[in-house]
Amino acid sequence: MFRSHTCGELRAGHAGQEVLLAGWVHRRRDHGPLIFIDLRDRYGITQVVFDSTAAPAAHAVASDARSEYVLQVRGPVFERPVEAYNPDLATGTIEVHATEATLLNPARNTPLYINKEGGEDEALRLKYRYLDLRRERMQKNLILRHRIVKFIRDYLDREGFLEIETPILIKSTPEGARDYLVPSRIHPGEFYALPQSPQQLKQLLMVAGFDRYFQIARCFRDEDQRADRQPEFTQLDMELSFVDQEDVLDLIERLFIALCREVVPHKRLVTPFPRLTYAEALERYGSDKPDLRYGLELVNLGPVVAQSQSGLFRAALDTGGQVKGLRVPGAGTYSRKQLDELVDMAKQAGARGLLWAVVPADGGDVRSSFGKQVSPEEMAAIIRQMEGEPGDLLLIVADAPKIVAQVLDRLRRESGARLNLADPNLLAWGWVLDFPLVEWNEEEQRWDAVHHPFTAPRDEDLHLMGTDPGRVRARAYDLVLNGYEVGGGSIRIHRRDVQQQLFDLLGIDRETAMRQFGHMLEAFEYGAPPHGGIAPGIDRICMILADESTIREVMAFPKTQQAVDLMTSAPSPVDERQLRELHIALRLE
RNA sequence: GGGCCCGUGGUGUAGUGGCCGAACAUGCGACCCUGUCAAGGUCGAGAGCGCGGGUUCGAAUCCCGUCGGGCCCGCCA
Repeated sequence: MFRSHTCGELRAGHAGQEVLLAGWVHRRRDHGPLIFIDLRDRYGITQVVFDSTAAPAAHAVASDARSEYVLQVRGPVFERPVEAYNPDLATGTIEVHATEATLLNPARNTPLYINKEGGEDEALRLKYRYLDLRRERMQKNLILRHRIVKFIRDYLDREGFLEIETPILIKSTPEGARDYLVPSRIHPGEFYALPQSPQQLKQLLMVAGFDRYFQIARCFRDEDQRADRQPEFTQLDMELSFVDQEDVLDLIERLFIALCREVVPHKRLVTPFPRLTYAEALERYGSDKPDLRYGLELVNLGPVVAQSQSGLFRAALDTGGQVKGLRVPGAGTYSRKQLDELVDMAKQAGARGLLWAVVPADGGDVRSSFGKQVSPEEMAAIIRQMEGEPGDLLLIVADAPKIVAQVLDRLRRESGARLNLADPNLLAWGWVLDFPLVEWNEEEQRWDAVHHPFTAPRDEDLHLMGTDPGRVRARAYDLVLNGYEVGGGSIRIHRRDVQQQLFDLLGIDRETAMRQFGHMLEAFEYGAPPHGGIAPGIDRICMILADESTIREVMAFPKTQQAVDLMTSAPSPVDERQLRELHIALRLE
C-alpha cells in the first residue's frame, strides 16, 4: 500500500490515526531541527511536521527534500492547537507528525513554479505542460471539464440517448474547412480525412434507427487558430429522429440549465433562453452571436435621417446602406485619445469613418465630429431617436448594412468591456434562429450553404428556392453564450427531391453529388426518418464556465497558434522509409 | 497572406544610447534557527540581454532581417 489517505481528506476526526501519505513537496519551511512540509496531491495539501528529536531519520529526508520531490510519509494525525489552525487549507485543523519518510523521487528545479500562478510566457507553459498541469488552475479546469462531460453523459443517458463512436479515418469532402489528411499505405495516392465533425455519420445513424445519438466527438479543422479555435477540438455531437426544431431546442436548454446549476451553482442564468432570429440579432446587436449579458442595442437612424441632405448619410442611404447608432452611457467624458481609439477601431472593422457626438446638458452645445455637417434640428432628432442622456456618447455609422453591423458590433463589445457591463457570473445563453439557407459568394459567383448542404429549408420558404434563394430561411439554430457561438445545428433534409433542389441551387451537379455524397443520397432512399441535431462546443463551454479566455486553458495538451505542440515538437519530419511506404514524395518549395 | 504586441540569470520584472562585463524579487547552494504555513536571518553562485547583420567613438537600448509566443483580420460549409 502506497498511501492510506490522500492529501486532501484528513480532518480533526482522524486525530490519533496513523496514516500513510504520498505526494509532492509543495512548500518546505525549514526551522532547522523542525521542518514543515506541505505535501500536495490533486486532492489537496496536508502539513507534515518533521522533528529532529522525535524522528531523526525522517527529519533527514525532509532536510534534503526540495520543491516537487515526491515523498511518502508515515505518522499519526494530530489536531492542531486552535491558534495554529490554517483556515486556507481544507486540512488546516490537522497535521501529520512524520515518524518515517521515504524519498520516492527527487526533482530538478522546475522551470515553472507549481505553487504560484505564474505570468510566464505561455510557450514555457506549453513546453512543460506536464508541470503546468500540476498547478491549481489547470487541475481545477480539467476537473471542471470532467464534471461537465460526465454530467452530459449521465443526463443524455437518462434521456434515452446512446453514445456511439464513429471513425476518425473518413472520406474527405472538399466542402467546408480544410481537411487534415492521412495517406493510405494500402491504396497508393489515396487519403483519408480526419472528421471536421461526424455530420454525415450521425445522419446515417438516424437512417439506421438509433433515434437518439450522441458522442463526445473529437473534430479536426486545418484552419488558422484563434483564442477559441484549436486544430482539434471536442463537440457534443447529437442527432435525433422524429423531432422538430422545438424538440432539439427544448432538450438542449434543459440539459445546459441543469448542467450549470450543478457544476457552476455560483453563476446566474437567464431562463428560458432568449430567442432571436438571425435578422433580429443583426438588427439589434450587429452580430449573430451577441453577448446578451448587457443591452447597448443598436439604434436605426434611417427614419430620422431619411430626408437629410447631409452627404454623411446620403451616400449610404442612396446605395442601399444604413445609418445606425450606438449610445454609450456616460462615455461623453472620453478624451480625444479615447475617441480616436474608437475611430481607429471602427476603421479596422471596415468603416470609412465613425461619427460621434456627446449629448450636452440642457441648453449646452453638442460636442461632435460632424456638427457642422448637419442642421441643429437633425442633431436634436438623432439624439432624441437614440434616447441620449446628458453625458452620453453617441457613435454613428453610415455604410453598407454588413459594414454597419460589423463596426457597431465591434464598438458595442468594446464599450461593454470599458463600462464593465459583462457580469462574469452571469451566463447569458440564447438562441439565434432562422439563418438564411444560402449566401451569395461574390468571388465564386455562386450560392453557398450557410450551414451545410443537408440543412432543411423552412417549408413556407420552399417556393422561394427557385426565385429568391437568398430569402429562404433554414431550419437552423445557433446556441450562443456570453458572446460566443457555442453550438449550431439544424433539422436535416430527408426528402430526396428537396435535397436535389438544394444541390441544384448550390451548383453541385449530379455526378459530383454522387461522387461526394452518394452514400448519403442512397441511404436517404432506404427510408430515412425526419431528423435533426446540434453540436455544442465542449471546449468553449468549459472555457466560459471556468472563467477563462482561451480554450487552451481547458485542454490538457493544446497547440500554439501555429498548430505546433511545443511539448513533443509535433509536427516533425519523418523517415524517408515511412514516406516511401506511403508512396509520398515531398515537394518542398 | 496581413495588422498589432511581446522576447533581459531557472522564473517574473527593471533598465529605452555611455551611470550596465546589467538591478530587484523569487528560486537555487551553504550556514544559523523547535511552531511555521509566501517562515525568518547571514553569505554565495547564476544572464551579457531570442538569433544574425548594420548604424555609432560607444548598443540590452536605434535600424534591417530572422526565429519563437500571443491577440486580431482573412479563413473556420
